[in-house]
Amino acid sequence: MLDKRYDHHAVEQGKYENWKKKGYFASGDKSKDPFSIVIPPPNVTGKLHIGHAWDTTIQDIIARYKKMQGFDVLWLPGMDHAGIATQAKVMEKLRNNGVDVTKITREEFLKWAWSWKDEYANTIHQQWAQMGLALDYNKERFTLDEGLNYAVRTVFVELYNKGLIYQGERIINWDPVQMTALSNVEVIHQDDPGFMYYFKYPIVGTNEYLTVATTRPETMFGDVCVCVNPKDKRYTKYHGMKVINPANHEELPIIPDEYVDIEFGTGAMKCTPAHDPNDFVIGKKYNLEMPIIFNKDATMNEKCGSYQGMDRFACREALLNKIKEEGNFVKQESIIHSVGHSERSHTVVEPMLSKQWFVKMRPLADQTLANQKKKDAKVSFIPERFEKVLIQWMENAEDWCVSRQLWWGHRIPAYYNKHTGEVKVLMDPPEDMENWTQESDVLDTWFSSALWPFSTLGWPNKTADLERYFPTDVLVTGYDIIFFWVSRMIFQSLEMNKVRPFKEVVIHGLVRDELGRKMSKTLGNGVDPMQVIDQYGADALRYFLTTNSTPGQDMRYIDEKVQAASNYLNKIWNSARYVLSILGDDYKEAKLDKSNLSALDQWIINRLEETIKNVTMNMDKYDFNAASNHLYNFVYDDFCSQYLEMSKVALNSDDETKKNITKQVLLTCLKNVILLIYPYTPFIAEELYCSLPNHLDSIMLESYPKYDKGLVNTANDYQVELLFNLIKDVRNYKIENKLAPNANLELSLLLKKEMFDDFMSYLKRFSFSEVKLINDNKDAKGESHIYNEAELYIVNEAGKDELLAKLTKEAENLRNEIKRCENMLNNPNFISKAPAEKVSLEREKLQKHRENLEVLEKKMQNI
RNA sequence: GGAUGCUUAGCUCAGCUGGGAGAGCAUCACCCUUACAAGGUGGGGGUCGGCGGUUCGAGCCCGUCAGCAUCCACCA
Repeated sequence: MLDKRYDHHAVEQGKYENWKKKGYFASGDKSKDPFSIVIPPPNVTGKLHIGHAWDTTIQDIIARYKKMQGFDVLWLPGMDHAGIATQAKVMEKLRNNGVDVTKITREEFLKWAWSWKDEYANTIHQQWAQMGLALDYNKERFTLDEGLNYAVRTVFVELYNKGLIYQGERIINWDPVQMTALSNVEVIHQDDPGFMYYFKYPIVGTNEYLTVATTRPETMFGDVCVCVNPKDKRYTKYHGMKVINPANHEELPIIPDEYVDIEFGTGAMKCTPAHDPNDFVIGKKYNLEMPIIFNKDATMNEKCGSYQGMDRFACREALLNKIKEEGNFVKQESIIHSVGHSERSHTVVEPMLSKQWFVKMRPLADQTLANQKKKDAKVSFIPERFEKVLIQWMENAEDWCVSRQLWWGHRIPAYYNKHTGEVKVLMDPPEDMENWTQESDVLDTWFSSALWPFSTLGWPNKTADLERYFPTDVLVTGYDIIFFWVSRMIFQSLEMNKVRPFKEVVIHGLVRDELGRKMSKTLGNGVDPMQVIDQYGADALRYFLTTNSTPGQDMRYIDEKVQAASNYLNKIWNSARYVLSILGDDYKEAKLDKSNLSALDQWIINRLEETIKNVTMNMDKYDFNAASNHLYNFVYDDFCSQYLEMSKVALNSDDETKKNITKQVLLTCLKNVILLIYPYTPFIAEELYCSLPNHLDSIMLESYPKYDKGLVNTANDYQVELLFNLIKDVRNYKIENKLAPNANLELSLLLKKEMFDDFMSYLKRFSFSEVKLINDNKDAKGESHIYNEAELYIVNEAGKDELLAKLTKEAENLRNEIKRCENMLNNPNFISKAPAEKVSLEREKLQKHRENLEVLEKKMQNI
């Protein structure tokens, strides 16, 4: 016997371990069609957050659903080494432990990093278990494991040999805290307050000067010229002359170039080729020097004279004062401008000329764009609109800086000859390694993540898994990661495998806090999924996460909604408790025979089948909100509120056959509800399932319900619906008249059509009243309720006036309805243009309304 | 500057190829009715952001304006 209140702690206890132990999560049944998903590998930097919970629950629902539909499901787990993020965390931990991190070697660091990884992988495993994720741990991978390293080297070498990877000196984004290069997508542009400074650049040999503006005065040490637009008449006379850089008093040529916007600022632009991407272009064009003026930590270097060693921002202040002293300061304006920050360290990123490794994007992006035009080969986005994000990015993709000055990552397989400086890119170190040194940089984490859908399956070896499960079927991830990951997986797979990495991408949004703010560490408004699980259960959390938003839309975490989910599960729990108590211990399940069903039984079966159809349809569209809503409505309205209550009449009768059929129907409904809710809430579903008669070892071995048209017959549904309406109106009457719910009333009923056998007994039971059947409404007393198939009269203790008022109101309503119908039907356009069925539907309505009004009016006259 | 999403009940959100607006929470009334009081039965509450258009008919399609949010690109 189940407990009265569903206890999620008890229910969730031990089930995951059991599933895992029995091997239910394992893939590999060759008799079935394969279906594969790779998990977006979480970073081993910390605990999983609520966004992970959302993302993985969606995948788990898909995996469990497909498994039940008879697929051999591979859901491949794994984690990401998360280069910069992890290295930062490990370094921080080392510093906190008093280790001098400037003294440790690469090897020592890596030892620490691996033990960090082990610790956090363990935490993540526990969290996955708490969430109930049906992951195939036999196939688990890590982005830094040996096999993946082999895949990474293979790709790097191949792209290099194809000319799609090159080493070059270009402006990159430099993170002076992590002391590494970053790719464009790792830079977050924020609107920050700042100043635009205007300085005099005195013109050599004159008393005149150019006014030049900058937001970063410290970069003036890297100025190599001042540019003006050749068409700018103000400055034509200065072409070919020189100015004095007020920072270091060096002479700079004035160079006319079209790039300069005459309208912007003063029309004179300082040019710092090593520290600005646009200036770099100009520097190349005119073959200018490109002095770098920062050290790796963004302190000023030896090119900055007395400012050497000073922090960039301190230098800015000091230099400003100096220039002011010297009289070359013009003014400063407060501005809000976009400043690049490192995604990880949040420090201001410095554009800097640097020798790095790049992936040449144009050919790869074009290939992707071309592939998206092929209907059967493209990656389909769900919702579709997110494809635009990919397309737009691919159209504008710039070369991808993939080298990172870190230790934690895949080391770039490039070797430099100690003597000649020759560069070789190789799968394995050269045989005469003593003459070579390996590139010390590692690859961007996303380089290895980009290979995840196939590297995890053994690529580049032609493994059985690769053969069977690749391309994968669906990828589930947030829209915030389309550039970082989705796009790169697509172009890498197209380049290396000539096929898409996955057929579909299901995109979801972000979980926000109750106020709609993004969750962040600084705000401290994050929600720990494990805490929610402890309070409400994993099932409630899972249900909440996957049923409260439209695909692709953000959602807010709202505690009450998790509670509501838990209440829903309790509802199902109690309906199961009831059904099981009815069935008794020795119940033998029998097959449902449509010909035996009462009108009521048939009605709920109709509703059930309809529900199965709708749920399945929406599950297939990955619209879990819509799918769950259909089930929810069935559970609450049809099953619990109606059928389950009604079943009590049949079960109290002496008719054993009738009782047995009712039991069968109850069990059928309950079992299907459990099976349909199962992908969302596997724990409670398993618990309830295992309490059913004739259950298998686990719900994980069951099949998903299939819509069976043969079970449907709606011919008599109107009878059941009439019954519900009658009961509802009687209840309503009692409430309006301040009567107790079980008050006994005098009811007279006139039936215009035949009703099913027990119709009257149901009506009596649920109206708690005697019901007199009448053949004629002539002598009927009391308040009337007119239906298409019946008339109900309730004797009213209230005065005639009140009754009359009520009836008048009712008649008024009917007249309005009639008017509405008439208006439509009198509209020749409606008659001629609307579909015929709509027209006849309106005609029928009108007819019925008129009849009902007639009855009502007669009734009013009689009062 | 470009792009996308959102605007529907007090709050948070659904709403299918256009055919009489729904849920949860909140609120009000009545009820511990033998599955469930974290419940039940009923009720109240919406000119679907504004304006215009298409249509017999618009929350839904088109145009336009406004507000909010996000992404991309950016000017020294």
